[in-house]
Amino acid sequence: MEAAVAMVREKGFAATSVDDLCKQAGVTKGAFFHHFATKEQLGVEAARHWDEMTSAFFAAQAYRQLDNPLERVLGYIDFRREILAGEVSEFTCLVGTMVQEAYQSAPAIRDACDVTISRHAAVIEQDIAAAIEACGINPDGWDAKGLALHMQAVLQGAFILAKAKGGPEVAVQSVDHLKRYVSLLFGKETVQ
Amino acid sequence: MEAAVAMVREKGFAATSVDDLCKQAGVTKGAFFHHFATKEQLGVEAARHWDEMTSAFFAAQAYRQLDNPLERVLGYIDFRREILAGEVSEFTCLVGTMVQEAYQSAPAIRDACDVTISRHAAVIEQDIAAAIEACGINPDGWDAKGLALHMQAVLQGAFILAKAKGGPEVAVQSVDHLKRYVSLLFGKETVQ
DNA sequence: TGACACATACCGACCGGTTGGTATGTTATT
DNA sequence: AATAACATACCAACCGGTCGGTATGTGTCA
Repeated sequence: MEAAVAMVREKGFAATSVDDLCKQAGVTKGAFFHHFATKEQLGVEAARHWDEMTSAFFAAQAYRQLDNPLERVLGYIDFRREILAGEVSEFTCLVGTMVQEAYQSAPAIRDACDVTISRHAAVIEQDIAAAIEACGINPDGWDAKGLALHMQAVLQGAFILAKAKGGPEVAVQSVDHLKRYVSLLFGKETVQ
Repeated sequence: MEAAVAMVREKGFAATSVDDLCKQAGVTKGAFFHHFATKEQLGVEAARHWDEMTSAFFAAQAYRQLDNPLERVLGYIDFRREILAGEVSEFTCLVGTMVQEAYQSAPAIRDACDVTISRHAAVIEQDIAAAIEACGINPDGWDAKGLALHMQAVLQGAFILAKAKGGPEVAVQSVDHLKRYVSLLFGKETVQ
């Protein structure tokens, strides 16, 4: 499972062969097809594994303990900015990569990726909704769910630009813009 | 070339086989390898072709004729929102799709995708820079180039979410957020 | 004008290797 | 003994890429 996540993040789903994957994971092909009916099934379960991994990862971070919901939202953005470091394949998103290739040819994978993204966004949506209430603002033309998904869009897009430019710098810049936007929405004057 | 663009947007680069591509384009494999040294070379030239196509496409739009630079920027966002319709593979970006798969395994393709994105962003950067001057604002912690790239990130990310959710609605929402952000940056109170 | 040399465009059979997947074991656990 | 967990060997289809050959110019010189 971990080998699958690593290889797909590096080369994409189609370019990840079952043979290579087995070699990387130190198992045989027989063992692979004992646990996964098809390669597509692996993709589905990799997305689910990624969901569990990342859910636990983000839930364990310090910003989640903040009392102020807006600070949890901004803390999330800060944290996502912090982890934009090292090799591109180490900070980019598995499901964002997979869904690009599989959205039409493998509906099961697409669904699994959608679930992963939506579940992740739902956590932030809760904080945004609480922040809207706590700050007493009146969203005009947007809501908590839409903003949470927009935040995911910015991150996914930042990953693509980071891949195109070969480093995290451009992604960091984009996440800064995202933080500035959310701060403006909630009426905070100073951003940095 | 057009067949390549269509197939890669639908299935991704790795899943697009030379045989299928030739069948779709109505040419023989011999003809293909007469014009392209390798499949990777096709990817590079597809990115260049996409660059030329989209450059001409956006340059020909009405919003480009507006005198006010800020209105050109917002007009660009409006237009990008307008074209988010129909099948997902019809409004998503070729180079955003390709670079996800090729950024590590095919540096030549990555470079070509980077050039395409950067050239596209550079046009908007000009308008943003002019808008900063015209509006007399003083950017704090950001500049025209970074904002232009951020706008591309939002669009690319919106495409990923559209792929995950199987339709343009979520992308439209994200582009709305982008317009709201740019409007806020330039001190416009009313967004819609 | 016609013969020759050469270049470009193209064809499709073919190649070695790889692909996802299967069939048939063998071993460990309950 | 039964079942799950693996391993090994193998398959047909497909992969990117090559190859010898052909058709169609195009420029050159007697």
